[in-house]
Amino acid sequence: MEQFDELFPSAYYVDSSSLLVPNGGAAQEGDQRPRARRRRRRAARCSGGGGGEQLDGGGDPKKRRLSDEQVEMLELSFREERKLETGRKVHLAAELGLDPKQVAVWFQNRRARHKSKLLEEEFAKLKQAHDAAILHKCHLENEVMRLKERLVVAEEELTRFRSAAVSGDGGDVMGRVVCGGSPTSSFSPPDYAYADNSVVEWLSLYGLV
DNA sequence: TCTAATCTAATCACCGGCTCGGTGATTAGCTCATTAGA
Repeated sequence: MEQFDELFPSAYYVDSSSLLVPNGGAAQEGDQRPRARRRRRRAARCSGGGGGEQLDGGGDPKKRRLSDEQVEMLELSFREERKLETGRKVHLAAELGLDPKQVAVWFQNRRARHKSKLLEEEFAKLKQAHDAAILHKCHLENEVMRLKERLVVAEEELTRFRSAAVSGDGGDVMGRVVCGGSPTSSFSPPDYAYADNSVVEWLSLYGLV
């Protein structure tokens, strides 16, 4: 068996196109299907002038679409129950004038495509949530930057106030502070005349005034 | 336990309507798919 695999390593056949399949599903390791057989089949169909029809039990190479009525009935049945028991399959097939195999295949495809659609919807929802989260993060970062800038301004002002208080010269800080105490008395808090109340809020927030 | 039926996932190939998507059909399954009935 191993020798056979070495001679016909179809299981290890890697086709670059396998990386481009829908949903990216076939790119997984160990999922390189033996496509050589399919290629042989296709080649036989193309070159055989009908010889290919003998493959797969002589199936009709022409595909016929199911009628709207048939599809509607199948859809109804699918909505009722996505799995198909034998009895239901036979009954449906007889009712629709189809081969039971066709009904089974229709259900298989319908399940696969339904799942694929659900996955797409789920992906869209997750992407939307992700985008919203990114936007929110940007807003938060902007807010943090703004707050940091205000903090720097507040700290600069505080430094100026402290140096003015230490010097005790009653000097005008930013031209808006009037020292109420006498030069010889102990320091008393200056009387502030802020244009921007937000600075006071920040100072009080940090217990500085 | 064996076996037939059935499943999923991937893919092919046709067809209608404008280059590609929808859909019916086929194939493999690998420490060899799972499941259900005899």
